[in-house]
Amino acid sequence: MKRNSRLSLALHTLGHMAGDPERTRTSADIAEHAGTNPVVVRRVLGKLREAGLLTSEKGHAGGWRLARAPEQITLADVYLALDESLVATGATEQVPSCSVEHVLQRKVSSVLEEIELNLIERLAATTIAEVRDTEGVAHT
Amino acid sequence: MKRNSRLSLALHTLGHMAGDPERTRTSADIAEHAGTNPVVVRRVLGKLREAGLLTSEKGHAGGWRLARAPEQITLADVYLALDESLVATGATEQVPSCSVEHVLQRKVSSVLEEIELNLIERLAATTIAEVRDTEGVAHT
DNA sequence: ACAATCGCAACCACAAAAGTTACATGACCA
DNA sequence: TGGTCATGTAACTTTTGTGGTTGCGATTGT
Repeated sequence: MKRNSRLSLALHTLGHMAGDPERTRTSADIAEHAGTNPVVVRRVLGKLREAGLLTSEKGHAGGWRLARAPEQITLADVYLALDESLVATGATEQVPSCSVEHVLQRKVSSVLEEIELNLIERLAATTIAEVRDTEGVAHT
Repeated sequence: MKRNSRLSLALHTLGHMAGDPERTRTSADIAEHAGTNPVVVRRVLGKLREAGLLTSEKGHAGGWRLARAPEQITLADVYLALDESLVATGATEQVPSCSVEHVLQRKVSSVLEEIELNLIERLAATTIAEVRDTEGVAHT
C-alpha cells in the first residue's frame, strides 16, 4: 500500500463510526469494509484508543466505539494519535562536526517544525463529523 | 537514515554553499560532510541541477556550485525540485464501494491539498540565504 | 462450558530508500 | 597523448518500514 494507509484507515473508520455512533463494530467487520485484516485494524485502532478517541471491549458483544461525540474528534486528534509526523524533522541523529552544521540543523529543523505545526492547526479545524456529514448516508 | 533525508541533505548542502558561493565542491566533499556517500549526493543534487538550482562540471577542477544567488533560491524551489510531496494525497487508489467512502476520500483529499499549497507558500517565503544566516530567520 | 472478541507477540513478504560497486564520459593539465 | 579527477549512471545489496498472517492467551457474555 501507500504511505498514509494508517491515517487513511483511521479516518475512514472514524468517518463510518460517526455515521452511527451507537453501533459497536468488531475489528473483523471493519477489516472487511476496509479491505484489510482484523489484526491490522486492531493495531491502528489501538493507537486511537490510547489517545482516548475510541474504546474497545473484549468478549462476546465486544468491539469498538467512539469515546466521544464525532463533533469533538478532529483530524488533528487522529493525526497525532498515530504519531505519523509527515514532516519528519529527519536527521537529528548525528552530532554536527562543525558549527555551520549545527546552525543549519537548528535552522532547518525550526522551519520544518513550524510547517508541522501549521499542518496540525489545519487538521484541527475539521472534525470527523464534518468529514462524514456531506450527504445522507445509509451505507451497506 | 530517515524519511526526509533527501530534503534534509539538499537543504544542508545548499546552506553550506550559500555560505561561500564561489567555492566549487565535489560530491566526495559534500558526502563526507554529510556523512553519506558521493553517489547518493549526486543523485540528490542531480535533481537540483535539473531544476536549475545548481550547476555541475566534470573533470579536473569540476564539482558543484549554485546556479544563482542564494537570495534567489527558496525552500520551495528545493522542495519542488525533489518532487517529495510530504503531504502525499495518498490513497486515490481504490474506488470507493459505498458513498461514505466516496465523500470521505474527497473531503480528506481536499484538506490535504490545501495544506500542501499552504506549505509551499510558506517555503517560498524563505531563501537558503536566510537559512544560512546565523540569526534573524524572521519567519513570518 | 463455550463462543466471540480483543491484545499481543512472532513471524513472513514486499517495497522503497540508502548504500555500494563498477564503469563510461568528459575536462583539465603536464 | 596519457593521466587523473570529476560527474553520470546502471546494477546490485542492505536496511528499514509496513502490511499481512498465524497463533495463543485473556476476557466477557450466554
